[in-house]
Amino acid sequence: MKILIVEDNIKLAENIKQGLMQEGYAVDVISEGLAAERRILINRDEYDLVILDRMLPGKDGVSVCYNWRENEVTIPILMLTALNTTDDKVIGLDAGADDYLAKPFAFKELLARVHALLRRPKQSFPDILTNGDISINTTNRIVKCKNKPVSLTLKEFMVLEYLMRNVNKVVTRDELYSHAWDFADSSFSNTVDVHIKNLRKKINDNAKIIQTIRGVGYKMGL
Amino acid sequence: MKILIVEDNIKLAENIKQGLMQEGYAVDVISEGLAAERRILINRDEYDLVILDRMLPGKDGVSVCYNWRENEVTIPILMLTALNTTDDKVIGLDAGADDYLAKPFAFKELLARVHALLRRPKQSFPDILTNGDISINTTNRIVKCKNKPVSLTLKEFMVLEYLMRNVNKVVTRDELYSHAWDFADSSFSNTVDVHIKNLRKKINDNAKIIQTIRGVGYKMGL
DNA sequence: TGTCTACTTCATGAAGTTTTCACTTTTAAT
DNA sequence: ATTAAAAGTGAAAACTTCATGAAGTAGACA
Repeated sequence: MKILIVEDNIKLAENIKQGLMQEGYAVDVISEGLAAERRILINRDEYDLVILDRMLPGKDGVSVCYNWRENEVTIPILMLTALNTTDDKVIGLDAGADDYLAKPFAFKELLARVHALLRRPKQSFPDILTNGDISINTTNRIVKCKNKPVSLTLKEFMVLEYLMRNVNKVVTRDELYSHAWDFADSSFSNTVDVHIKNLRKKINDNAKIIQTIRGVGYKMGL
Repeated sequence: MKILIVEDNIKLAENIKQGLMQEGYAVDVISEGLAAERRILINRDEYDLVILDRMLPGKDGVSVCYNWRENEVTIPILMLTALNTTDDKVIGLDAGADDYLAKPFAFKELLARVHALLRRPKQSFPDILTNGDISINTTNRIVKCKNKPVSLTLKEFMVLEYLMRNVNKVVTRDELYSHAWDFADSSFSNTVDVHIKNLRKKINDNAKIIQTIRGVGYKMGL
């Protein structure tokens, strides 16, 4: 397990590095935002985790993080910051960080969070799911079809999202139903069918990206 | 996306539920630890995320969480608590929670963390069974024969799947019937035979990969 | 209060699937 | 070789499933 620390406070960086090395991790430190950005973009598989300070000379942590995620870098990111307001945390997490830790922190807590992040399956979901002509942003719920925005209702979005998270997998009506609706019983209702119909219309599904698997359910795929 | 809130403070639970529902999530609330534990163990795929209070009547959140992880429940867990000491967070994360949020918190932050956790991929194990020239993918239901896709109906697929899961084992008609048909009685019907016939035709079974075991049933094998 | 929107239900027809049935062929035992 | 039981076949009939338009309902919001 190899961890990259991006932190301009050299003393802090060294402390963290020492602690993590004692735990058996390999650790590199980079103190400059742009340099870190480039390093990860060039060599995407070198590190298993990035600990990223929010305040950095040159390019700040949030932009760096955002840029990585834009470029489909999926390495787990733990963001560090001196700021501890809620808005601030939200900005960090929305930029694509997987976790957030406010300074000052106990090393023990950093370690617990590092463990938790490394325990996750690699590759966090990109915020933006794409399939064929269609892309959906699960954060701001913008759906585009051939780069044109399409406005979907809530249920339509949920149905589409579930399909897109299960591309090429056949998904049953019950599955769709139980994921998008509350404690309920889908039997004797064709509401999923109706939403599928409306979805197909809204996304102009001539290419049949949403396929019907007769007797089973639906499948999304090229 | 469906979320389970396990929280005994009904008012708080309802508030969170409302907020999350406005964001388009389907939300259920359970206020008792043991009940939640059972629900998830019984139905592992229903929810995409659990928001778990640490303090619960009956069985506390940490034990519940620990027990789920012991039983290979992989759903992302966001733990809530009134305690905000570092040790406390560590206990939560080490019990297998993926994230930790101290009360009181801003809804916005909860939401950001929920987004971050849901961005993680589900592990799906594509299940491909192969025998001779034939392979079936039970995830996307694609069947190939000599690498050419073959389209099967529901019953045909279920019969073939059962045979392929029991390669080289003799399978009775009754077994096939009860696997592919609900509550039914196979006697006096040759519908299994007919499906076998159609299957053989569709997969071009010159090599006799589906053998008839006279007086008993069928067997699949090279 | 009415109006709007999202969602659900219902009725329908068309397309597809499954079952049945009468018949033929194969098999194994005598 | 004969025979009876078992298995295979093709086609028609019975049944399911799905897409769809339209009507109905519920809740938000002014």
